[in-house]
Amino acid sequence: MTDLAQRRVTIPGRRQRVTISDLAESLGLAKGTVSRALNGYPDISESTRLRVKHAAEAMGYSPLSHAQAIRTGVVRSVGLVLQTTEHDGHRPFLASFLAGISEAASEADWSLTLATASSNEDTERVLGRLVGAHKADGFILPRTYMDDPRIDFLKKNHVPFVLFGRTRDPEGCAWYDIESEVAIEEAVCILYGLGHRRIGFVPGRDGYTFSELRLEGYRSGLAMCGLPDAPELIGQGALNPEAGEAAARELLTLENPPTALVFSADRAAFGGYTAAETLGLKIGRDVSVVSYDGLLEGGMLSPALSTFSVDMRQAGVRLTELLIRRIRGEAPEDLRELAQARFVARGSHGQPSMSPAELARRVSKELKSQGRN
Amino acid sequence: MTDLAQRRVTIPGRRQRVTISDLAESLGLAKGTVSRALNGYPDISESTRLRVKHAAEAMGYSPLSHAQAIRTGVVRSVGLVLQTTEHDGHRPFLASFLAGISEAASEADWSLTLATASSNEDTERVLGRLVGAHKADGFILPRTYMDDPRIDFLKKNHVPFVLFGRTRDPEGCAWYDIESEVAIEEAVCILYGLGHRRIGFVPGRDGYTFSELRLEGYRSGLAMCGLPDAPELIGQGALNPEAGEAAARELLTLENPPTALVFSADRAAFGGYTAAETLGLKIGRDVSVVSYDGLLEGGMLSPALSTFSVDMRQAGVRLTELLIRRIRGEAPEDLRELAQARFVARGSHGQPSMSPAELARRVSKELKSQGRN
DNA sequence: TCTGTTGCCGAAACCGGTTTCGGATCTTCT
DNA sequence: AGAAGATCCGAAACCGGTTTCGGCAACAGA
Repeated sequence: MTDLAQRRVTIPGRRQRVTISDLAESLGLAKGTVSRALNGYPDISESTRLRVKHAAEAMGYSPLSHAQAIRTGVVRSVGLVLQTTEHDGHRPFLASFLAGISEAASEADWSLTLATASSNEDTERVLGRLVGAHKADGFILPRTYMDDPRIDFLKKNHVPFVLFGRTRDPEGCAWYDIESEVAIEEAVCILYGLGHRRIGFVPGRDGYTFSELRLEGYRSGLAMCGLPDAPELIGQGALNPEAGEAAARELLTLENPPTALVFSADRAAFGGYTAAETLGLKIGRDVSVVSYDGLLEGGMLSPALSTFSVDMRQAGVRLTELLIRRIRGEAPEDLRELAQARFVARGSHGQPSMSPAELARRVSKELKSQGRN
Repeated sequence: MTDLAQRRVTIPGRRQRVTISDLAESLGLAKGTVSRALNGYPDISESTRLRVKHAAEAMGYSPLSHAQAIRTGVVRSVGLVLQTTEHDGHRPFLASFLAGISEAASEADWSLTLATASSNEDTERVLGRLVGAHKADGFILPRTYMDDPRIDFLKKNHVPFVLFGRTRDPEGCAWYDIESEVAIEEAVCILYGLGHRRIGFVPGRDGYTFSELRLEGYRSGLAMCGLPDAPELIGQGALNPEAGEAAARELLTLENPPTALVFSADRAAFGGYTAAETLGLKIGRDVSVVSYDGLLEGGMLSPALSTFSVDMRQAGVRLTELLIRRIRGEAPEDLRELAQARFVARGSHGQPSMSPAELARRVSKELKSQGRN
């Protein structure tokens, strides 16, 4: 007995489910005929089609999707592998994302097969398992990298997929993405419009496509406003509060510090609040902050975080629709869609209350007084 | 052509997947023999079993789970229907819950089929759809009610399930639950130990089993400490910040107000912070707060919320293990498990700084001064 | 009237597995 | 040596659907 033997399960109540043969028999038709009637084949007369349809409803018949799948090769399920590591920012809006996917899937009478993984390697393993057993007909790939091994794997195995994000080589890829670079650009312009002239930026983590795009957005924002490109104003990558705090502190203790900070991610911005506090600065007054993600928790901070909000439910819906179309054979080039984030102005940004020089003096005084204690 | 016709999908690349027949042919065996070898039947010699196993690995064979399901009746998938309504508190720890389920499912080579619904009625509809197409072999039912229609439905259809929670009639039910009533009881005792003598309680919403249990926990906590049962100290049910604020405000503006509040849910406690602020009270000093859920966001508040933390990953793992055993035929009575929440002492509770009478004076003075403005 | 079409359905193969049944070999015992 | 078991595997049925193929009947056209 190998371990496989133990995997087998006994059939429980074996309750009597209405099969297509039952239905056919009670109608006096061949089961093939019933199948074609239910699936809308043109060689079935309208009258029998209706007769079958009504009988099916009356008898409560619904086909087993896996029985259909054995012949059609389609299990009517979209796959999603989530990475649940700490620095993973999509946890907060996970519920609405899943709701969007599930909603769109239900609409087409599909379902969602979900799995989680703890690392990039694990993700590939899990993906391999799901593909191997054909648990899903295609996959939504969240948080894509510029060079993404998942894409290579799925391409090689001819498994349909759609990216939530973009990637370096668009060949064969369908996607839906939020143009966060546009949002970051807008953030810079908003701050410029309020009078800020030194605007710092805390990027995301290397590798993620969105990180590079947001950095581009920052640069193009500066260019649009006629501000010089000052490399020292670009902090270290951060996607969580700890890293965000470190990055913000580094920027705010520069000799010529920024009076406003733009964060790539809300969770990093949360750390920015801590950094400001420890430097004796009040966000929204002494230093402006604009961020990206639109997390609800940002509203609980004081002042509430100004941020670009993303409609994750809608993202889930669109991704699912695109994926199903992709599975049905449409070309990936025709399945690409971009959307915009929406600015939620709350209390963390405003006009600069001091010049960079004054800010620097404030900070160094505060640091000195802390040093004495 | 009915709408059903459009649902059919074309088979794409039709890539050549290794079937059990391929494997059998290349081994010179009958496919039935190969199947029995892989599934550990005792009538296969050890030598052929190994030969088959190695060949399967070499050729990269993995059975289609839906092809197996057609004969065995088991699709190797656990089902979960989440309700994503606003007042739904489990959104924040959803990721770890799902990770737990997925992890335990993978361990047994099962997968997770997830769906969402927007209301109780919708939940039943979605559940019906999944059961109808046999998308899962059994279900995890989160957030159970004392009288839960989902339970009736699944029982009637002989579909295995396991509760995350408890219910009025335990007949035929397997479950895993956190004894939150014990936690609430402990919360009362902790506050009593610090010197509080009037301790208010904000329950959850009617219907949920956990709400009633936590209320019981509150009462038994009072009894254990020898405190009288004062009905006016029990606020209105609240599971979100808005309702929590209203409930807390009502309690704190009593003639003889509590100096400490116990909340059934963190999200309600968040509203308690707002209520305290608007009444000019500082949580942790003027009024103590202890809550339940262990949300990470509570740590971002100032002072950080003292709360009972629940290991949702572990809950997911145990629920899945219990469900799979249930599906394999074990009796529900043998599949019941309770666990405890863990107290996370942070900054929102402490010794009372004033008597209820002084507190009442403070509050009424604050209200008057607000009235004048 | 005879021949094509066309419309409609039955019969059977098929999908990729699992499970039952029976039979051939190989031991073991008398 | 012959009979009785035990061991191991092949053949075929089966699960619940889908799809192909062919034939019958009705109808149209010549």
